[in-house]
Amino acid sequence: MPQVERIDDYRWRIPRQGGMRTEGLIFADEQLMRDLEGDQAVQQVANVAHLPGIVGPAIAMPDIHWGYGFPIGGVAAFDEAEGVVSPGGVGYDINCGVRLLATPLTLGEARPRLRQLVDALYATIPSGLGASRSDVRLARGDLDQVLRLGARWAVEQGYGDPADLEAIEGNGTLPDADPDCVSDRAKERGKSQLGTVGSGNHFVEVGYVAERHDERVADRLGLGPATVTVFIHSGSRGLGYQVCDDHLDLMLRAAAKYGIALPDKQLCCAPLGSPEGKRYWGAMNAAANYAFANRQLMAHYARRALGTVFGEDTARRTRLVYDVCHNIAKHETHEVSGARTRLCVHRKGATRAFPPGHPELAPQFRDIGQPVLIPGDMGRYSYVLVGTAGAFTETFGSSCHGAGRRLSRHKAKQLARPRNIPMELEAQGILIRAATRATVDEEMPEAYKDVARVVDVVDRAGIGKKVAQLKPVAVVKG
DNA sequence: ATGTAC
Repeated sequence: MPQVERIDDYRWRIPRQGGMRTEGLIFADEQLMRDLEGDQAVQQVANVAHLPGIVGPAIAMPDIHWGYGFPIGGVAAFDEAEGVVSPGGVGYDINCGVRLLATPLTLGEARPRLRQLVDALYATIPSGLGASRSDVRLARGDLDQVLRLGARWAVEQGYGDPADLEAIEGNGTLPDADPDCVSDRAKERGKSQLGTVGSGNHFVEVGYVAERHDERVADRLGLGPATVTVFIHSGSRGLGYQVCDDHLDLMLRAAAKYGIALPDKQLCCAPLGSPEGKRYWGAMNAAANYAFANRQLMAHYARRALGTVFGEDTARRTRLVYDVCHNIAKHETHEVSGARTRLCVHRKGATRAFPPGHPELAPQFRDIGQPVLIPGDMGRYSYVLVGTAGAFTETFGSSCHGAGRRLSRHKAKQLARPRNIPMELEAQGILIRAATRATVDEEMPEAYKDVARVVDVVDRAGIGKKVAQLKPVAVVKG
């Protein structure tokens, strides 16, 4: 366990020690930090600081927890000439992310038909592990187009509104995608899973605006008082998993080949300019586009379900608020020691949080900043924030991504076994539909930290600004 | 997260 020093109420430093090339910076309040004592995740932050070409500190958000190599809730930026790209710094679920829809309904209007809505969502959107096949039949060559075009492919096929694209990080298409870098096996796994939720912490959730912290920005985002929302959390499914797995071995060999010392083999990586690094880059972006298309299809299905229950007008007036990646690496321009510098920013369990005025934001977000979507657990609440200048200067334009686990899946299942979690949720006014009991038990609200505390750290440290709190009323889990 | 090991 490395040494940790308190900087202020919300910041902690891991000073350079051993082979660290830079220091670590953890955002947390005293209680969150206490919970981290003895946690492997703190060591993982220090490990990331060993990698060549790292610029600024190895950063951890208040929802940090143990992950493959890099911690989940981590941000690491690398110099384009000297730095590396690492699959462990992106995560197995490439472009895991969330998207939020705002319906024209208020909770009062939706309440009488919520049971119908959750049943319609469960019937319309395939969920669960493996066999969850979608009804999208990809013709020969279509998958490559999905990998190249992402959400734009889906919109061109009639899934959703062209206006949706402006409300997606990077407009839903990452340009460096190269389908030729994606293995046949990954493509095979991806063919039948487009438009499916998946399992674990992935979900489709109906909620409502319970609190508005910034009314002006909430209004601009279509989040009026009691507005009913649909929150979608999913990623690149088996395809992204396979892309990550395919490259771990290659990266381990590349690290040896280029003389990169690894404090942990799971940090395996390759120089950004190397053939190995470029190959992963093309594949990672392709998988990210698959995830964008996946969420675009699910949003289409969610609108279809809303249409079935509340009428076509409701479906048509349901707008995409925003869609963010929280497992991705990107080339971005940041200011380093007063100079504009191109960096490769890895965000693993961290959300981009660009400030007002950033040129990459679509016009409708220029003056308010980028929406930052933070799901909590299925029993309490989630948050919408916007990016800030503070995030841009201090965390390479990044914020947290969720509540963060406090119980292992195994521990949560043990705790849930004698109880009936769906019934407990229903008693709180939250309907749940899930493929298996195991998933619900693992995902019980107590398995997560209080996301309000996580978001408060982000807000008070100035690396994000609270806009609205959403409370769940119906959840579909895998 | 993940056809929880080809």
